[in-house]
This record gives sequence, structure tokens and C-alpha cells, in this order.
Amino acid sequence: MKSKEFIRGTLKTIILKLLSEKEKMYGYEISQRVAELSKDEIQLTYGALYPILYKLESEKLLTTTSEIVENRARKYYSLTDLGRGIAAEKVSELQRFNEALKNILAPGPITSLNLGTT
Amino acid sequence: MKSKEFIRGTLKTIILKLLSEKEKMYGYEISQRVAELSKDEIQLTYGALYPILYKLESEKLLTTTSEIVENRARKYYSLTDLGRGIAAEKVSELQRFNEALKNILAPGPITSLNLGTT
DNA sequence: TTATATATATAAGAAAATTATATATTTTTA
DNA sequence: TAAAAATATATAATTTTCTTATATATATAA
Repeated sequence: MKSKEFIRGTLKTIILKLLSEKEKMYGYEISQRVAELSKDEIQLTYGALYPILYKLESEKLLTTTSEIVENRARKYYSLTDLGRGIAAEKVSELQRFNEALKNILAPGPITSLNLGTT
Repeated sequence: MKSKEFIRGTLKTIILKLLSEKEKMYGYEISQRVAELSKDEIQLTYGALYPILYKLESEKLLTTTSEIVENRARKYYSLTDLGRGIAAEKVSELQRFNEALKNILAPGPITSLNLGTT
């Protein structure tokens, strides 16, 4: 059973992170890359992906260039300088969050050892 | 800067996890425990917490008992057998998700090494 | 020729969380 | 002793975010 619920809140950061690793990517490519890196554990829907891309563009974090590749329209997204900064920020925040969450999920019933010091 | 956005989608599982470690907990206690375990990285709001608790109760994952402690009302929540099962399930799903997310966030530009095997 | 993969777009609706507000007691601080 | 902070729960209004569904169009594989 693959829960989709957990992706909530992380989508934007995931997209920014992937874009920070390539000069440009298009929507479909981003979704494939997420599936690849997560071994299909995380799959983002197009209904979520494209609206986020537009929003990031409207916020000046991304710019777009359109190309026709093999007779099909492709819209490439690139990070702006601003976007690059925000991306780095968001990624490190999400990493911290992830660590914290791991600490909550990992420990069994006995968590505070308190051996000696108080 | 502490982003709250990442908690979206994980709240329910966090609550179930904490309850799986104690016979009973009350809302305020849960919020304090999350802050403690996450070193204040994750702080859940009461506007989110209580409605989720009611929902989990209505779904028969939790039962409640009310007590008066030091003249103040306290409502304790406990996992039902059903709740215990769901908790274990959700926690392991979130751990898997978390690992996958880590893989997305961690790698730099060069991710597929392909040394030898294809 | 039918299905699948590639590629984008967007509307309607649901779900989930934030923010704000209300209430009440106890404990700490000024 | 008065005020502030901590403890404790409750809930309504709003906003954000995502899912689901739908539409369009081409290329490739079965």
C-alpha cells in the first residue's frame, strides 16, 4: 500500500531540488525523475505538478522556455537566481524536518535514557 | 526560519506513533512530546491537533477517558486494537517515504553512477 | 489499429492545516 | 497583588494544497 498523503507540503521543495541539479527540466521529466530517485515510492500527479510550476514561475523562482522536440511541445523550467537561493534554503529545512521526523518515528517506548546527567 | 509546511500529511501518523508508545496521552502532552522529540523543529498547532484527535476517535482508532487533574479537565486518548494496527502500518509507510525523500534531497547533480553493471 | 508512452493544461472538489478566538485554571514573575 | 505565562481544551472561518477528472495531441509499441 503506497500512501500518497505524505507528499503533502514537500512537493514544492522536491521540484526546486531537482531543478537545482539541472540547467533545465520539463514537467514530465520532473515527474519521471522523482519516480526514479524514489524507486516509485513517491509519484507526483500532473494535477499537482503543473499548477505548482506556474506558481513558482509567478513567484519569479522559475523561468520558462518552450521548445518543440520531436514534434511535441515541451516547456522547460529553470531556476532563477532567486529560485536557486530559495531552493537551497527549502532543501536544508526539509532535511532538518526529515531528521526530526525520523527521531519521532524511530524510538520505541523508552526514549529518554538519562544515564547520569540531568 | 522554521517551516511549518512540511508537517502537512504527517500529523496523523505522528500522533498515532506517540500514542503507540504510551497507554494514554492527552492533547497538550502530545504537542509537548513532539516538540521535545524534534528539538522544537516540529510544533503542531492545537487547531490541527484536536480536530485530528476527534477524527481518529470517530474512526475508532482511539478511545477517550476524561479526568480532572489539579482542578483542570484532561482528556486522555488511547489506541484501540484497530488503532494500534493502523499506527504500525502508517509509521512504516512514513519511514519508507522518508527514506525515499532523503534520496531525492541528498544527491548532487551526478546521481547515477553506473559503474560496470547496467 | 489499439494501447501505451510522451507532454501539457485546467477545473471541480475534497482534505488538511493555519489562524483566530474563546474559555478556564494554575503558576510564575514583576 | 497584579499581570503574564503556562496548562488545557474547543471550534469556526479561511486558506492552502492536493486529488480526481477531463481534455487535447503526437509518437511508438503491440
